[in-house]
Amino acid sequence: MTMVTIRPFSQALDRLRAAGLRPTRQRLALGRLLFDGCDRHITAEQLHTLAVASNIRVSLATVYNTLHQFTDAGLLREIVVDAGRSYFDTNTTEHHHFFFERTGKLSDIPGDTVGVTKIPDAPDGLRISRVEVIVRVDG
Amino acid sequence: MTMVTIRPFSQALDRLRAAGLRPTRQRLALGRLLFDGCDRHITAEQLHTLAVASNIRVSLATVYNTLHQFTDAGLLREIVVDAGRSYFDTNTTEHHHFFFERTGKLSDIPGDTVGVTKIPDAPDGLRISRVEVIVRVDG
DNA sequence: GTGTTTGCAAAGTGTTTGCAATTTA
DNA sequence: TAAATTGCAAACACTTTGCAAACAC
Repeated sequence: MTMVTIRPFSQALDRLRAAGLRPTRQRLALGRLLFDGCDRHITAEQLHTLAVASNIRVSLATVYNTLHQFTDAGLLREIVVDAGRSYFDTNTTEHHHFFFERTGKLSDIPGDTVGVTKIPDAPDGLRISRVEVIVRVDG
Repeated sequence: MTMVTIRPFSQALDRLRAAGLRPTRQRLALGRLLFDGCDRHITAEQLHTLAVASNIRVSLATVYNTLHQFTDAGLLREIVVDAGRSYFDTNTTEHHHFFFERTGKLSDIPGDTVGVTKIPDAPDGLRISRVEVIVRVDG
């Protein structure tokens, strides 16, 4: 199976409109960096650095705010693999991750490569919001 | 299957000796709190609070240091489920976790309840150090 | 005694927040 | 123009570190 992500809106502007977020200069620019078609795993600091390197004037605080707004809008998924550092994934479809402890990098494992069997019921009346599999790799 | 953990040393003192850690007052006291037979998932702050409540004089810095020394010695396992907070698990056998987002609590999923199939090979010459499954539960 | 461990306080890291200035619709 | 957004700097939460005093062997 090839990795084809259904991407109804190809442009950052349309994605922002669909999410009900005002297309400000900063959001558009960050959106163009993030939603260029590649699957990205990026931290706030990394995105800020990338933005500055791309001549986008944006503050780190705005990068944090924007990442969370995008996450709340379903455009990104937040991944926790490292205490004290949040990664944001542009691939919001169900899939799991390799985490390379040496380099601190994440990579997607295609959705059909890892299977989880016998997931237990959530206790009480609670609901399972997500099952995450992290395959930790080190040198 | 009942949960029986093989526990060759029942006392904190023996565990410290086996790990090559000097049995100082603080390590012994924290070890007694941690290795009482229950499977615990605890943060540094929580353990410090518990220690103080148990009339154990110990600083937060020492709790952090001790948790890491215990982890390095294989007496504990560190679990990352929450950006900016580390949990330590007294159950070092292979198993996975429920994470209750509402309360911030972790609980073990017995080892044979979750099965991961089709784990991909580690890229290059790298080695898989651990496969973690986190079942996130929310209200 | 000698090397290890501890506690404190300071520093560090990643993230969030308050608020005035700016921008968007 | 009214409401939303931004940038800055300060505040935050958690964790680590430097070093003198205390401790274990």
